[in-house]
Amino acid sequence: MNCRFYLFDIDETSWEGKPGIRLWGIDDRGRRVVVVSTHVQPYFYFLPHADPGSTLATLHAEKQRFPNVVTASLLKRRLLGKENTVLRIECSQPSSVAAYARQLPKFLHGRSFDDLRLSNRYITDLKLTTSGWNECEAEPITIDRMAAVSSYRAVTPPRGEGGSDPLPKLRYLAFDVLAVGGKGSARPERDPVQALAVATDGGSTTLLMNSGTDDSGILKRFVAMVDEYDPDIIVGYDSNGSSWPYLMRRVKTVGMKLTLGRDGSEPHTSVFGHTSISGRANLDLADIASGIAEIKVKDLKSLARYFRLPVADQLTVTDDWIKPSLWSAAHGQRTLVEETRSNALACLELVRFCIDYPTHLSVVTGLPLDQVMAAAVGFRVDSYFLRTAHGVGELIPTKNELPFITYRGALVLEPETGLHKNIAVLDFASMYPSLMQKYNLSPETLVRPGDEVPPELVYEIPEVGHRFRKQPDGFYRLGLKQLIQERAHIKSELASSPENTTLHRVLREHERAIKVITNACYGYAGWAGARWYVPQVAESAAALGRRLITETIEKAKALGLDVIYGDTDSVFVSNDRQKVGDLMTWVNEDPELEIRVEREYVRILFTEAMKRYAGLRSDGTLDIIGLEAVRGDWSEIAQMVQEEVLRAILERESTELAIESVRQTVRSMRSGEMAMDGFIIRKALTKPIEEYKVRTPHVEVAKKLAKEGWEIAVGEKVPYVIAKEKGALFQKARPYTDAKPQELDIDYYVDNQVKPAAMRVLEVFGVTEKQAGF
DNA sequence: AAGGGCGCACTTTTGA
DNA sequence: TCAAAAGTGCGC
Repeated sequence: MNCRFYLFDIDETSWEGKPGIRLWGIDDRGRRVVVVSTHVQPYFYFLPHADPGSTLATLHAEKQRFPNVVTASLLKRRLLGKENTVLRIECSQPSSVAAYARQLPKFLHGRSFDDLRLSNRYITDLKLTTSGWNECEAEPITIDRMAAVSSYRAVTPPRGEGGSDPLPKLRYLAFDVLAVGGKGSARPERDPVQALAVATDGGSTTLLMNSGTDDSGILKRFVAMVDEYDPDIIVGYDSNGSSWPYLMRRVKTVGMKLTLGRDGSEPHTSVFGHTSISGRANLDLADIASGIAEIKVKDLKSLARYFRLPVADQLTVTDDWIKPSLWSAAHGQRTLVEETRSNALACLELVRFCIDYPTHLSVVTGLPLDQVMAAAVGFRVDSYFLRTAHGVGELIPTKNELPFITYRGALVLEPETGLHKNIAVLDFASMYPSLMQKYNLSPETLVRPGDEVPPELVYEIPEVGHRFRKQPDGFYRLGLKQLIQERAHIKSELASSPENTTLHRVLREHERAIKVITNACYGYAGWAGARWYVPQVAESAAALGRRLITETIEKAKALGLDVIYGDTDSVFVSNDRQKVGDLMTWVNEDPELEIRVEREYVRILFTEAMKRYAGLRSDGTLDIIGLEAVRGDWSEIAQMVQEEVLRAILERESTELAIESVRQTVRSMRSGEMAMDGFIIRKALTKPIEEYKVRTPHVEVAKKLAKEGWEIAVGEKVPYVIAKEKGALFQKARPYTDAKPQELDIDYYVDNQVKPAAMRVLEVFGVTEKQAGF
């Protein structure tokens, strides 16, 4: 029979003694299915230095060293475009692939390639559509303990349909866990789970409360609820970083099993540090928040607010180190438990808003849904190119960190300081990817030392002198072309689909996923961790970009436009319709490049600094770029003051109003009636505390908290306030929970937060601090 | 177990 | 008192 199913999870298995994979999904009749396929024997490639035939013979002779080799055969593959004969070595065990790929070069001269994990191997070789529809001929089978799932064995190799179909109706379960330590971070070996909130899209939210020290009851109830509701997707906030690790260690302590998988297995930690649950997709909304630059404080409330969910206003975020004292008071317990419940509910509402983007990113990159958001940008691109390279017969290098080199990047112009009126911003569309495509910048088209190629067959890159063959197409060019074509196709579909429909939203998220991958390709080429780390490609793209923007600026000037600023791929010019049109026509004559008017500003203000400006659009939107108001490491009062100053100047063209608003703020700060929140400063720990060479406020506060037993992870933001005390700034910093409003050092906030933020803008107009009377 | 690139502004600490 | 170094977070 034919089996067509929407895939959302993949894992490894064996069937009748053969290694294979399980494809978990939902079929077109809405039934949960698992399809077992054993069509690809685990394998890797070996490129011998010596004669392939005799290497094969040696391998056969050395058989006892590699007992798990099933067969070895010769075939042709490419290494950086050059055809080679390699050994395809098939193994009886998936785990032997990585092990043998590592060991073999010690016995035989040569290099191993394609040591992919089996699930990855299947996705690549069979071109499966991760998070999308696949089909195959299949026959029903019976698997123990999996009554809720229709099980099949694939008779023909499953294959993906591609495409960007909306998700079928899936079952979601959201959860949040509350655990409180007596002092310091809660420890699963000691502290029970106090509350576990579960929300399902049946509409119910269940609160499981622990009544004593034994939480095994609520943990069992949780397992039973998952089993009963049988969700396809489990969602939480920071679940990979906190809830799952806590639950996994906690159940060990109480001696039970967290059988949440559709096959009754327990969750386990997977490749990107995320938690994997068989037959379900585990999604951590914190991974989505971390990819959104506008969200400065990465928490559930900010994410909910970003998506304008009404529930956002009801959410509270209690920092961990306040929990123990709250927990010891009855009303505090209620607060924390309520917070846990609201969190679960908010996660459930949010996932409906967020799910399309991960889904499409999964389709585009070929990473399963639960991996794709946990994977860093570089690994997403890696996965994308892996398919492209495989398609042209390229050997896939094993990952090895190479020493990295730095290179010159983009061009930034000194801005024309001051207030300008009627300015257009012209922007190259995907400049680096376009240039990479145009000049065929790719790992295998790069002319390497020793290669001899006639000059007319190569592109020579200005300034840096690297050369790239014009033909054949490199796999970067092929990969980018596919992305760019697909994006154009989706854009045309978007234009003809009515707004505010599911289809429109789905297409928009698909387009966004493609754009993200496209734009990351340049950075990827220059990243030392990339499988295809080719800094010459990144360096060449940057050099071509500098030439292109320089020529564009010259042309703009020649046409009589005033160029007031530019950065990387943009030029800010006087908005003369005719001349701007001429400039665009000139650039767009090249079919491989596109420049367009990205923004028009009624008024725009530049300080003397690059990368810092603010502009007012005709629809009233105020764009603030780079200034303190959009930096997460400034107090909210400083940010608010700066924004008010900018509005007064850009909307009302009045420095007087601006000055008055600053005075007003300073007055109310001194009057002591402002809430604490506005004074909090947050900075991230970028490395372990011990590695800091300088005593800074946020590190000192982190040390203080660490001494009390709080684990503060690298990457976490440390919130603090500056209190009235003697000594250097770092000695005056405290956790904001340790200070009363009257203890704050208002002078510091006025002199080092509010004034600098305001003066940054005002000094452009020649206003001095003295004149303003701050 | 790890999280594309470079260019830039700015604050605070450090060490003379 | 001052310049250099350390540190963070931004723009594109």
